[in-house]
Parts: sequence; C-alpha cells; structure tokens
Amino acid sequence: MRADAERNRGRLLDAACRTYMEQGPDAPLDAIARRAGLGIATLYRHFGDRTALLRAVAADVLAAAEAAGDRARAEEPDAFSALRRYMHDVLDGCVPVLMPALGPAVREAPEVRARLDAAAAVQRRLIDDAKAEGTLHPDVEFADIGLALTRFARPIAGDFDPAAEAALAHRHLELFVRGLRTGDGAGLPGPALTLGGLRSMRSP
Amino acid sequence: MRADAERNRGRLLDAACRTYMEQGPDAPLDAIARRAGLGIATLYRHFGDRTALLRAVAADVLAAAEAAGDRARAEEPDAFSALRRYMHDVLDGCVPVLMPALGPAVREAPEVRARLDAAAAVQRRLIDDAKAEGTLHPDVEFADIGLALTRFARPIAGDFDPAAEAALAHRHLELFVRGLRTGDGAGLPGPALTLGGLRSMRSP
DNA sequence: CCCTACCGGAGGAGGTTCCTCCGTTTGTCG
DNA sequence: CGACAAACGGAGGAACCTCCTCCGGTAGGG
Repeated sequence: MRADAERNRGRLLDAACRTYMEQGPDAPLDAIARRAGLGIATLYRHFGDRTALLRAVAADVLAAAEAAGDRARAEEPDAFSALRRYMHDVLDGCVPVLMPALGPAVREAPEVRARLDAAAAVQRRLIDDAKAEGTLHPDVEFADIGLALTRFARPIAGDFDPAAEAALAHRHLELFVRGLRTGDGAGLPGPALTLGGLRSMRSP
Repeated sequence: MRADAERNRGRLLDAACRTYMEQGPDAPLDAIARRAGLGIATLYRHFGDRTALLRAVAADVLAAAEAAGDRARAEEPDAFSALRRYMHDVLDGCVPVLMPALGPAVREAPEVRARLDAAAAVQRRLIDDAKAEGTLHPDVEFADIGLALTRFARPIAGDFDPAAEAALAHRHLELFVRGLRTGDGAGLPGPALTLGGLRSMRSP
C-alpha cells in the first residue's frame, strides 16, 4: 500500500467519524469526502460500499473506546473517577452517536462484533468496580451508561458551533454523573435495564 | 368552521406532534397525514404551508408546557418537586425535540414568540424558586434545564418501541434530576449558561 | 525515469418529498 | 328531506438529493 493511500484512508476514517457525530450515520458520503479534502471516488476506492465505511469506522472507534477504558482504569485513583473519566473520554468520540444508529448488518459484522464485545467488557468492568467500591448507585445498570452517553453526545441543534456543543455536552454529562454517585437520591423508575431488555425494545 | 374540520385540525396537530417527537421536524408531511388518518390534501388545506404547521404545533405545545409549569407550581408541596414534575411532564410533549430544531422563521413568528416567552417565564420561575429554596444547585442555569430535556426527549434509536423509549427517557431524566439537587457534588465545568451565550453558539 | 497505483469530478439512475388538481363525499341549514 | 357549500382523498408532475461509476489526469517509488 502506497504511503499517500494509507494517509488518505486515515483521513477518511477521521472525517467520517466527525461527520457522523454532527449529522448521524445517514450523512451524505460526499460530505465526508469533502471534509477529508479528497474526491468522492477515493472514498469508494477505499471502502467499496457505504456499509464498509461504517464497519471500518465502527471498528476503529470502538477500539479507541476500549483503550480509553483501560487507560481510565489504570490511571485514575478510584473506580468512580475512572468511570467518570471514561465517560468524558468516550463522549468526545463518535461511538455514542454511531452505535445505536447502526443496523444489524453492521453491528453483527465480525470485525465490529469483536470490538463491540471488548469495549462492552471494559465498560462493564468499570461499572462493576464502582459498584463494588460503593460509590456508584446500585440501581444504575450497564445499559444506562451507554445510552446516557448517546443522549449527551448528540448535538442539540445543527447550527451550533461544534466546540460549543462539546463543552455543553461535557457540562451536562457532569451534571448527570453527580446523580450516579451514591447519596440520598430515591430509587429509579422503570425496570432493571438489561441488555436483553434493551434488545426487546426494538419494535419491528 | 364545520365540526369535522375542527376535529381534523386537532388530529393533525396531535399527529404532527407525535411524528416530530419520533422523527424530528423534517418528518415527511405524508407521514403526519397518514398518522392522523387523513389525506395529505387535508393537511395542506388546514396549514397552507409546511412552516404554518410547524408554527401551529409550536404554539400549541408551548401553551401546554406553560400550563404544566403552572400546574406543577400549584400542586407540588415544594419547589424542587415542582421542578421535577414539570420536567417529567414536558418530557412527554414534543417541545424539547421541536424547539431547538426550529429555524428563526418559525421561532420568531409572533404567535410562537409570545408562547415561548410565556413558557420560558414559567420555567425560569420554577428554577428560581428551587434555588431560593436551597434545593437546586446554584450553578445550574436556566438553559441547562431546557437543553437537558432535549437530550432526554429525543429517541435513542429509530426502531425502538415508543412506549419503551418514553420509559427510558423518564428513567434517565430521574437520574439527571438526582444530580441537580444540592449535595456534595463538585462544581460544573464550563461558563455560566445564559440565553445570550446560547444564541452565540449558533455558528453561521 | 517510467510504470503503476492512486486521485478527482462530472453525470446518469434511482428514490424521496413537496404540493396541486379535480372528482367525490359529507355536514348542515332551510 | 334535499340541496348547496364546505371539506375530503389520492394520484401525479416537478424539484431535489444522494448514490455510485467511468475515464482522463497525477504523482509516488523502485
């Protein structure tokens, strides 16, 4: 593989990730190519198909999320801080925006599946540690964390400045994290939020 | 105005509100008409224009939000409970999804503007009361509440069952509300979130 | 220096949505 | 009860957007 081809592939992945963060996974491919400073044909040469690009981006950013989890666990002094840092780090990537919007065809692809399982394992470990430490509310479930990140990562309005959006997202996430810590808050409404229960929420 | 015409107008407003909640304000008008059990021509007869429907729905749901705020203030025993109840009530309408997505053409229309100001005044009163009561964190700003509601109101994934989505939204909002109450949480990141600062976040 | 891998952009095809036109139905008032 | 006006329904042309391919041009690397 030639040097410029590899560099361009990386640029495309990066541009796709940012575009998905702002517009969602239905963003026009032209917009991604333009953002990468490349022609549309180059995009199609590297990723023969729309879903191929989605798969590549998903695998890429899931690996980054897994690494963020490992880093947080290694470097933070306590389990709650690790969980908080992990959430803030993941918020800056496109995982929370991208993953729930992916269809089964992408999510079940082997390369994505493996990365997803690994990232989920790290996240689960962060949560279990914080619960064992006694600092994370026991009624907060695994899926609550990921879905909440989705809520905070998505832009409020299309015409907001991306930097301002990011600052706002971190601010609101921090407000949310306050509510995660054990304290005198009452119990949560709704049933326990298992992964199976989440799957059954899909209507068709 | 004939009786059936008035009934259908109400059905259209209701269908539009629900459709906007699920798909956002760019939802096809055909989908709204179909959901109301009416033909597309009927929709265009009542609201000559796409934005006319948006204006009508916005004015309608903002009035409902204002009423919800008044109700909460009147019926709840303390200011924090009133704020919480208000947030949960508003979450069930389409205000949080619709308002940030509206362009200036709709938001500045007189009929919308008046309702928006009134609804904002009630929300501000709920927040001020809770701060005066000492139960709401002083670093939580007016705009935080509205924008957070937007985050919780938007559906996670398009193919989730609406009822399950709603339950999840209330669950996560409750988690968030925990973090709003005064306690030993640290300060929030980012600058104070004024309405002016919010306006300046729009990029073009 | 040259060959080959790589790049760019125009453009046809397919799909989606808007909004109007006109024949048909239905409420309501004398 | 009957007639008139008001309201309804759905097909369809027009405009728009996005996907993906084709082919001539460019530049890395041995």
